[in-house]
Amino acid sequence: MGVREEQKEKRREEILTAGLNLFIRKGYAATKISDIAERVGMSVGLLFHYFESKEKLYEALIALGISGPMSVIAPTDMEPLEFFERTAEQIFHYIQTDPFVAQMFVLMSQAFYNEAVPPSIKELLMGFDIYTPTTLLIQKGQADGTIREGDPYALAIAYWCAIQGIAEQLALNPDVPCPESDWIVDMIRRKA
Amino acid sequence: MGVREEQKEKRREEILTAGLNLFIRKGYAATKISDIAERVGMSVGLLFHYFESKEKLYEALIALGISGPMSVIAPTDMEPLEFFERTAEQIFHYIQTDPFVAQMFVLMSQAFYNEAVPPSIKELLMGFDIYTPTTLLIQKGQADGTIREGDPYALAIAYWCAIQGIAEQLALNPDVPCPESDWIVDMIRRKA
DNA sequence: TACAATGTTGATTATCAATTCAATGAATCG
DNA sequence: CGATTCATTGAATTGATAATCAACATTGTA
Repeated sequence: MGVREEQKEKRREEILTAGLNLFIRKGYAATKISDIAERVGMSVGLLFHYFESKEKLYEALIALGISGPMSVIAPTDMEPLEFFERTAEQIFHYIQTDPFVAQMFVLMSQAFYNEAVPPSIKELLMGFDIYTPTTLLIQKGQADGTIREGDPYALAIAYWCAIQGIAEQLALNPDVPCPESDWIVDMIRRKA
Repeated sequence: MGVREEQKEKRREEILTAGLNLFIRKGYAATKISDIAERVGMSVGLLFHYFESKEKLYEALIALGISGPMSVIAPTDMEPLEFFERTAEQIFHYIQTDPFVAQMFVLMSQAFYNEAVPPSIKELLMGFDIYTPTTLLIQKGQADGTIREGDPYALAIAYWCAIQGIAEQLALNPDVPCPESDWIVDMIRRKA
């Protein structure tokens, strides 16, 4: 790969990083292409040389998120409670380690819930249902006595929403202390 | 109060309700005045007869939020753990009972964290620091043995972010089941 | 009833931001 | 060294939307 292609790739990444950061702080609609261009230090025209539209740039980020950070959520054959412990731990670890990943989490959940993101992005996110598999896992955990009683779906909501809320807070305020993943798990763990 | 003033007040409330609903789904920037007008069933021009600008409309909502729903958060002279139990319970109760209040919670936290909201709104929200008083309360609870060990600030983050994440989920999806407030408190409660 | 005040509309304007484009400069390749 | 291709810019275009406004309708009142 020549110097030129390297440069191009680097530039693309700079745009993505700047875009991610601005999108999560201001939202898709309020983020101006000129904001991103300025942050990267390039002209607006040039940015369109790298991404054909604001929407495509956003799409590229979401695609990155789907293939990368979100894949930690894939349920395995672990014991139910262990899955929740591991997942929370892993997510919190990433969030503290890698600001890009932290921000990516926020972007994904914003994109998921915000009705203003373009339909093409909604499509990408289709089939990103973490609740169905997790609810099943919770039921299993209740059966084997490791997870507390209660509506399994509601327990899943509590778990994921807590993680999401914390991820958002930390991504936007990197200087606040990170809660421990155990605390989260204690919401759903059966007491001895 | 004449029929006319009543009507006017009612109309104002309709606008506020529609605006709140759209703002939390799409964000401030992506919500068009024409969306709100259409939802209420009035012309755009008329909406400007009731609120002089989009920003003022948003301001009115935030002001409502500050004086109303958010006041449940005011710390009292309760025992620390009891405060957290009561508050979570109360918030969850409101969220399930009154969709307007639920949505208001979401609006407030969105406004708080989103950099795209106008500065005039940021000012309104200044001094809305729930973390400092809560962190103090947590320390007190740790001293009297009712709250678990760990960084008090991080515990406060966990508590509030979990509540905020859940509130957001429920406001946007009124049909999902509501977690129990006790589960949240279990994050910070000292185990027996 | 007729006047005054307020409600209501649709068209109009002004602004702002995404996108396009023609022109310029720099790197690469034969 | 040319010549070709890619990087880069700033200005022009276009589309969208907040806000204004003049005209018309309705209500309340003397």
